[in-house]
Order: sequence, then C-alpha cells, then structure tokens
Amino acid sequence: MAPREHAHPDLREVELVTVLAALAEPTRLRIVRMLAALEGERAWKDIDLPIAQSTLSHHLKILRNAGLVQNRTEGTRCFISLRDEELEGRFPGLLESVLSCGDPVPARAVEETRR
Amino acid sequence: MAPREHAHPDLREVELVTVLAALAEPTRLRIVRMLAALEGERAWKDIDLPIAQSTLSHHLKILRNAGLVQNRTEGTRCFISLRDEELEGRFPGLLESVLSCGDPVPARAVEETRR
DNA sequence: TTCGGAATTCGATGTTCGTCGAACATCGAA
DNA sequence: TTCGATGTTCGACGAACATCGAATTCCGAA
Repeated sequence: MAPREHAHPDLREVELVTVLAALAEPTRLRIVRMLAALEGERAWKDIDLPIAQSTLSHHLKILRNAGLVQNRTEGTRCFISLRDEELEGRFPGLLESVLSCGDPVPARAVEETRR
Repeated sequence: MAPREHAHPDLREVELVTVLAALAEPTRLRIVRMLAALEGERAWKDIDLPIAQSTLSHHLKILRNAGLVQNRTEGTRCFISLRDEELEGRFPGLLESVLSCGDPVPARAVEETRR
C-alpha cells in the first residue's frame, strides 16, 4: 500500500514495557539512533538497512505503536521522525539515556584490565 | 540446586539491547521495581509473585545476565540486589528514568481531555 | 548419615517474534 | 486511464521466549 495516515497513540496511554520492547531489538534501536542523529525527519526510502521492505515496515509499525516514531504522509511517500519532545514528557530522560550509551567494551579488553 | 555462586557479567561487556530486553517484560520489570524500592537486598523467598519457582529462577537469571541484578549466597539461601551504582556508570540515567516513570493514563481518561 | 528445604536445570508446551516474498492499495505522472 | 513507485498487509516459516512440573543438587539440621 501507499503511505496512509496512521494512528499515533497518545503517549499518556503508552506503557513503559511497550517502549522498552520496541527499543530492545537491534534493528529498531538502530533506526531510532539514525533518526536521533538527524534532528528532523527522514524519508522512508532513505532508511536503507539490509532488510526487506516488509520487515522495515513491520519495525516502523512497532516503533509507531510504541509512540517512539511519527509518520508524515506527502503524496505517495512518507517521512519518519522521532517524537522526542513528547517522549521526554512521558518518559523523562529515557530516550536520552538510551541514545547516549556507547558500545560495550569487547570481552578481550575487559580481560586486560583484570591484571 | 542450592544457591550456587553465579557469574556476574562485567557491565562494560553488557550491551544496551540486552538490558532493554531484560526490562521489557512485565514480571521482570516488577522485580526490578521491587528491588529498587528496597534500598538493599531481598531474600529470594520473599519475592512472592504468582509464578512458579522455576519461572522466577529463569527471570532472575536473565536479569543477572543483563547485569541488572546480583546474587549473594548465604548457606542454602540467596539474596538478590540491584547493581544500581554500576549500572549508573555504564548506562547513565537509564535505571532512574525507567524507575521514575509512572503508569499510563487509561484510554478513557485520555478521551476526556480531548473535548 | 539421613532428611528436608532452597534454588537451579531439564524437558515439554504453547505463544510471540523477526523475517521473507507475494499480493495489494494508493498516489503522481505520463 | 494506465503505469510505475511507494509502503502496507498477508501468510508462512523457524527461532526465541515464558511458563510449568519434575528431577536434580547442594546445604544445614536433626
């Protein structure tokens, strides 16, 4: 289907568990990080990840239902953006702490520090 | 088995996704909240939730592997506590934001405010 | 040394999830 | 109106997960 208007949940109704589950998947977390690095919206087509379109659509739906992400339709294409300000109101500090955390230290390097 | 010494991961090796997945389950989130409200440790036996022992053990294992929780063994019983300070170092603000967020507003009440 | 309590592991079961390709719906352009 | 591009939905599959009861292991007490 072409991009249709989607229901975006009122963040007050969204449960924390839903948001955490949405973020607890590598591909979706990557999408969120990508959007956060952007400070604006991103065209659907420009989200290129090594997954099928249908899979991407699925992940975006989950992010949307969790209130993390927003769709805007323009003609036949659509744009995605983070609902960061609203999220800050409902889940203060959550998005920021998720985004700010870096990669884990490889086990080998940790081993080094144990001497 | 009786409570045995368990491996607790170095938090530097723990991935954010692992932590989020551990928290993204109602029962586990409840356990974390319960421990956080305690400011100390809690006896295994005192964690009474409407689930089988084996299920509780399973959830605690996941929380432990995610670096969220710690076991201390004393004789034949064990005590659980949150690794809150270490977590703050590895994932600044995350635990706090997760703990501070309240319940969602019921859909009915949200509807009220739409007039 | 035997017994019972404490927590873990094992095996089984049903459910949810991520993934894909195919079919579909919607829009703009030719 | 026809066509191509754009996302979405559907149906199917295997993997991962939550859950349970039973078996197991370890410890302390009798």
